Amino acid sequence: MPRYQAPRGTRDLLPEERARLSRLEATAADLARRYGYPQIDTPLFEQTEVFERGVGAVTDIVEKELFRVSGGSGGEEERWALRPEATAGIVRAYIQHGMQTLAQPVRLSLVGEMFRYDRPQAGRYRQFRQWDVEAIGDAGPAIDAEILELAYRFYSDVGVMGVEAHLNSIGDRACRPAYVERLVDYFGKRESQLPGLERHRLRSNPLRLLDSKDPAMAGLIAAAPRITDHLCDACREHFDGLQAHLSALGLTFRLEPTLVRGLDYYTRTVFEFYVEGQHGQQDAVGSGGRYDGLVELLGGRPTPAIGFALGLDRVLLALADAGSTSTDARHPTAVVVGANPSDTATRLTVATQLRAAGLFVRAELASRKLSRQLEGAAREGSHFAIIVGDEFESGQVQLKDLQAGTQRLVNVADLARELERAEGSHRHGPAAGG
RNA sequence: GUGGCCUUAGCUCAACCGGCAGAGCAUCGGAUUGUGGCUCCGAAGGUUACGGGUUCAAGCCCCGUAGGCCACCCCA
Repeated sequence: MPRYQAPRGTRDLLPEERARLSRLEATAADLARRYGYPQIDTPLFEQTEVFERGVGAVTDIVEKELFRVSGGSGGEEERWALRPEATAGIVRAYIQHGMQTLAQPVRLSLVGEMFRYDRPQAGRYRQFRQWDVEAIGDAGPAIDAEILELAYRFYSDVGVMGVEAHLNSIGDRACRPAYVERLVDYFGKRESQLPGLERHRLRSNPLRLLDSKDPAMAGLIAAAPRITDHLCDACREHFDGLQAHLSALGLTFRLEPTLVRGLDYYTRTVFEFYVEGQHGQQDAVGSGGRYDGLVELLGGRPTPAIGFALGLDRVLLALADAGSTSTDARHPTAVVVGANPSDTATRLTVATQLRAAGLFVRAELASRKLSRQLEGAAREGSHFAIIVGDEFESGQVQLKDLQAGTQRLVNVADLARELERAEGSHRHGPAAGG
């Protein structure tokens, strides 16, 4: 067993999986461009306070999942923390760079690593990757719909099947406190029926009682007062408007009155995307919501905003589960092999020239006999083999078509052009196996 | 952070009741001179995750640690 291995909760992305991730990132980048959400990057770590205030000090993410880092040799301990999510950092950047002076809303996106120190499981890592999209400075429900539609579009474009949005409104400062009071009153009167953990929640975070998975809670939750029955007029209007927009877009969603989020900053719109059929695995592949109070909380002017984060590692899992094992195996156009096993210099020289011409060419650098070199070239799916032999002295090589089994003498000076032509016609021909 | 299951070659897995640690695939080499994916032959690859304990004897039984997975917590 290896003495060193990747730290718990982290993993190496080997070429095949890295390629699958790159496809997701390319889709995200393309959508970000077409929807007008240019990409930005923020640091992987921030002052701890940014997350404590931004995400919420009493949330699980901050209380027990924050990766705290100390700089230098002592001192300044735990002043910073690795980002557990992207929104707080983006909002910090929005404020720091005076983006409130730009045309509102400011649309931004970010692809990158997030860190949470929790117990790993399939689809749950301590270092994971998210695509995050934010629209800061627009209060209307239309932008909520745009954001949701963008997320849906991503799942659809990359080929995740069976994604469903769970949607709710959790009110705002005007109506939520009164609702929470009502909820505490309801569960308080039935405290004797609550399991121990839930009894504790009644005091620490009563909203969370609603999404308890304890079977003993099901009946109580079903009969509990619903936030959507107690929204203020403004929140009601916003929520109705959002649903109208979604319907106009032809998007389906499931109203989930018990959906609350684990982050403090959400107001009004909250949603989570679930993919069906992730047996036992983490089936939440994305989530988001409106955070109208966050900019102000981090020191900016009162600014409405909404965004979502989408778990790329989980999308990868969902795609693997769906059986879409389209490996992105890339085969070289040609492999340069040699009749003289020890003459690696000539093979490397020929390959270098072809690469300079833009071709994907591998040189066989092992000093083994020609038949082994050809075997390797054929097995990795190369279209051509270029055989360097005695003819090289007169400026020629054998160009062997490994699929057709034919070969002919070609001047080295013409090689690049010949390969380009063949590759072009090959590309337009029947798809290569792989 | 709580509870449970698991860990044998690079990968997938064998190994009877505690009795010499194996196979397939992959890798490398060979099968008469410069021609390929197949076939045949061979080699290499192991402190049985790590550290203790019980025993004449431990991959197998016991304890601890690490890692993976599952269910919670919570979420991406």
